[in-house]
Amino acid sequence: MKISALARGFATTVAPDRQAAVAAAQRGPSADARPPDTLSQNLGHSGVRVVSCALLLTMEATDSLIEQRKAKLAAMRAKGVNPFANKFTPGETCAAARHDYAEGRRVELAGRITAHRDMGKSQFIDVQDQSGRMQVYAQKNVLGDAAWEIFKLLDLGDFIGVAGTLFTTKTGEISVKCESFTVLTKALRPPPGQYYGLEDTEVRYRQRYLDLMANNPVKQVFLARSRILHEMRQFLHSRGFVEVETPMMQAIPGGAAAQPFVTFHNALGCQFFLRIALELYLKRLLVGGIDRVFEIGRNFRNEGLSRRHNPEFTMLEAYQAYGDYESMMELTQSMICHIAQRVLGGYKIEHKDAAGAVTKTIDLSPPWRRARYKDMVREKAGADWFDIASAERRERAAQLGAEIGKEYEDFEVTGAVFEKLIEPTLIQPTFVTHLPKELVPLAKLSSDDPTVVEVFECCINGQEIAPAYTEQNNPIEQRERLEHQAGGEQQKLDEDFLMALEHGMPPAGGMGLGIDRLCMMLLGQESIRDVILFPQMKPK
RNA sequence: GGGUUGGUAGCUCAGUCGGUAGAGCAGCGGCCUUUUAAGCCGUUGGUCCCGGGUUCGAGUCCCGGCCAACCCA
Repeated sequence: MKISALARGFATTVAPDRQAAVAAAQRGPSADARPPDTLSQNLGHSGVRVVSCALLLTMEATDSLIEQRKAKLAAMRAKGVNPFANKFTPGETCAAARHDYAEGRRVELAGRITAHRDMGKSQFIDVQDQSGRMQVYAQKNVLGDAAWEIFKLLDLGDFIGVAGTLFTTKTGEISVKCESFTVLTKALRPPPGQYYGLEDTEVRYRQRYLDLMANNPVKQVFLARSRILHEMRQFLHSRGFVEVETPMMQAIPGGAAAQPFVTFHNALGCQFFLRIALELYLKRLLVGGIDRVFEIGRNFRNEGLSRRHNPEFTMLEAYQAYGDYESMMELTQSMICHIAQRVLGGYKIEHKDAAGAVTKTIDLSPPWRRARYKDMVREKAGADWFDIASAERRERAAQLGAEIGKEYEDFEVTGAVFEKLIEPTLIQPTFVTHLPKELVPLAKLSSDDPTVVEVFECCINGQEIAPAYTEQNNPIEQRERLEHQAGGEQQKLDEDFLMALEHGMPPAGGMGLGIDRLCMMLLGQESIRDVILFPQMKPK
């Protein structure tokens, strides 16, 4: 089987018991079995051709690192090895092999070579797969001369498959004694250095694969992000929520106040906007009878970039018929606690600086603090804050250090004070409730105070992570609020959404959660770019 | 949009007063069959981000630009 596999250029296993196969390949495969463009080009039909390839290697190797690797690639082909094998199926992962250690147990592993220590007639290499690393010990007298020559053509960054037996070295490291190996991928470029890793932020973000390769903590962050999303879905499914997908291209971008991206559909001949929120389509589904519904998806906002803002970011929005903002508070707290417990194994999260010193500790132990918006503002800006004249309020806000725009209305002045002076201090989870109605045009008024709405903003880590409210389902009031918000720009009014409400939407609680910010909080990352695999960068 | 800092070998970084471009690791050659940031000997490798300017001479000084990080708006 091995011979025919070799001849077709499939997985090329090199081992002492298969030296005959290698030799056969060096002599050249039969004409009908030759691959169209690979082996046959480099395979000599005599030993002379092979020797000349080896000479090429030594003579031209100094050209550049890439040229050196290409020369090794050619040398492999000359020896009958396909440096890009089509298939190799590892029997287990490196971590599993380590976990189920038994002296002498045979294993088959595959991964990237991340380190090597050359001892002359033996070599230690580190092979890394997603699960972790395994040291492989290769010896010339075990592999045989032909395979050994090929083994020496391997570089850092190459992928190989390894078969051998587990043992423990003198220094106590679990390792694989290599009996045979398969070249899976020849890397033509050198990987970033192992010891220092990859530090250049620009390269890390633009070529994230190098970051993942060189910086294991970075990889762990993104693996954890995946688990966070998984647990979130599990939790919501367990509560009977249905996951849906709604349009990203929308004729009228609604559900939030933000600048949209514009795009154009050629066949329809009209302009579309990338969505800025999920809200209005999910509410249409409440009208349609999907009582518990959620979507996890990308939103796009045409705004500046910063440590906390990426133009595309991921939101969860969940809507629950017959719920209100109180039920969403319970849902939010339970869900985040569930995620923390399952992904992090506890409620306490330490954020550290570059030197490893703990900068803050977030404690998610329930129940979370609840506080009314106005009370928090009074506490910070004076008990009489809401009783004084507008001019005085502006003056006081400026004194406190809040930035006040000239056109700001009263509620916006208060909002600036909250955002600038209060929100950043809310490191521990806090539900801020009863916001002024002007701030949230899609929520229902509070039954005991008509100037506020039934709303909370869940703040953790000094950032608003999840707003939620008792959804407005009165189509007449909703129209008034949206018209006021649109400020006379008729084309911004989503008439189809209003018509849906006129068909009757059940009373419901709704919640939105910024997934990227949640990940920052849970994973101790201070920049949104460190929880987004490919953050937006200006094209070079 | 403004400010600060940075961009030098594949990676991490030095580079003095303006005077032939440096180190460690990686690579290449040699020795080495239980090493692990292996070791020892030798050695290759540069659009100093880009474009102008000053100067006999610019990685270094000046002007403009690009990209990034951080802070501010």
